[in-house]
Amino acid sequence: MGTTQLESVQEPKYWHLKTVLSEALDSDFSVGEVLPNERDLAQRFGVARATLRQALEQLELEGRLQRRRGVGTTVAPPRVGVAVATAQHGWAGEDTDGAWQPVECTTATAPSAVAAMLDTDSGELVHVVRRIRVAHGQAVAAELLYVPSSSVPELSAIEAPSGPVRARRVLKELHRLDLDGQDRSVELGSARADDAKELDRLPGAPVLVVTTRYLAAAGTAAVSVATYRADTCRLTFGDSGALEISHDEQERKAS
Amino acid sequence: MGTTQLESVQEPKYWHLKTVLSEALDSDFSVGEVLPNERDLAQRFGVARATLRQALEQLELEGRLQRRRGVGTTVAPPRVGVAVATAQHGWAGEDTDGAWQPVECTTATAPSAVAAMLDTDSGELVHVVRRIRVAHGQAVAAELLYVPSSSVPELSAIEAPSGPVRARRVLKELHRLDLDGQDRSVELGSARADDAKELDRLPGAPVLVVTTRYLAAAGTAAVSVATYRADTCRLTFGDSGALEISHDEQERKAS
DNA sequence: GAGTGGTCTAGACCACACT
DNA sequence: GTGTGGTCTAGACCACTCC
Repeated sequence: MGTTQLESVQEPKYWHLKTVLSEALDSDFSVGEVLPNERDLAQRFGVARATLRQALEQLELEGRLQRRRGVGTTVAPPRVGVAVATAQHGWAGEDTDGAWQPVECTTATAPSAVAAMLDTDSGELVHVVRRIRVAHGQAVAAELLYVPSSSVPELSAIEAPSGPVRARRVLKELHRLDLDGQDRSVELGSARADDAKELDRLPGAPVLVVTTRYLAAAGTAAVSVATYRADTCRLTFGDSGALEISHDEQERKAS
Repeated sequence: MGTTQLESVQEPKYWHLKTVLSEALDSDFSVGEVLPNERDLAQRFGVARATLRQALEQLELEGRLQRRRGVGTTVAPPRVGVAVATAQHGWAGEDTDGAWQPVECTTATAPSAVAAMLDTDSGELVHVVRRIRVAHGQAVAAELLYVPSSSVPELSAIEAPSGPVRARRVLKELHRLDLDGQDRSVELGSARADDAKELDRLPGAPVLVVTTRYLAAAGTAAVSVATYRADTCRLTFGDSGALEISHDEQERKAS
């Protein structure tokens, strides 16, 4: 005993726990409410804390819970729908709700994967603009925008030395370009230390990595790698408004 | 000793391990190669197996590794870029690489979140088409397509009884509609038991949930909820071809 | 300092895929 | 049967937040 599977079918304990907790969240808790701490919950359900944590991790991944070290576990609000621009240029500013805020601008070599998408030699220096996207008073995304010098010829190399001012300068120059379109991809990743800090998460937190290639007549004008908080964000693409789904659709019994 | 943090800075062991393993993967391993088992690896690095597993989980999440119970851990190939249709109707068939394969079709009530997007009353019966998307000989996505009867008036209620034949029939009817556009959203989720089975993953595996609302003159013609394997897929949107990024861009030293 | 979540250990057994 | 990854336990200490 002890580790024996009590359930009739062989369903992992943490999975069953997750289901029970999920239903409890729907019925007995409201957004922002604080849950009992992990040690109490584990004891209450008769499982080890590690097992309880496995269930909580899943629920956090699905955007149902929010956990903060030293504070506690709270019921998360429905995911924020953030529009990923399709037709508009990304840097025109003033998105419907969440706007991009330039943070800084440095000059560095692009990662090899980015250099491959730009038509630059790897090792070539490019402008790197750091931007943060804020929605509902919370940082939802951190971006690195790689701009080869050839895309912003008007910009003298030694101007404002690496700050928000210079970032805005680069964006302004970029805004002048005619764009032919954008290639975009979305994949799952884990937050690097720097991104995690900006997003108020721990390193390794799950993020949605949106890679955008801005195409101009001359070729690839710029490449953006934006990491969105996967726990709180729902990325929306679309011809019209936003979607209305709140979180994962209800469990559906196997047919 | 024992649990003491040996590293100069306080960086979690599993995080450091992940970095080390990641570099080893780049230099000493090739795609498809089998890693030593977890017990060996843990001992080799002088950590508990649970800690080693935390690092492996991260790498799997990032699409670097593939783990299969009873088999072992192998080096994963670069993520597959799967195009999420933008302009075309999704059900016309024959996507560039991965095509949708109808599996079955039942009649059921849509989940409340889906019913809200359709203009149906919750509780109303709709056609539910199950499709699987295959790319490179591997199932990459499982979809449930919800079609209200009003969108396919020509279809008699009691026709082919719930099978691929009926699924194709519904899609064919659907194909006749003029679409005004699509709303689409992407978010992180965990695989339900049924989806996990189709995708050859364990329940709870991370998936990218793509929710699409197909808009017709009359309103919402159909809603699709597709779950893509987050470990192996990179969703691409775009006016032109696919992106070239292989996996997470290299670590960037804090500036 | 007290309380929280985050990390880590050293075991054990289970489910599954091979042979 | 043997070996793999998956689950689970019962502890411990650490890092952080708040009082």
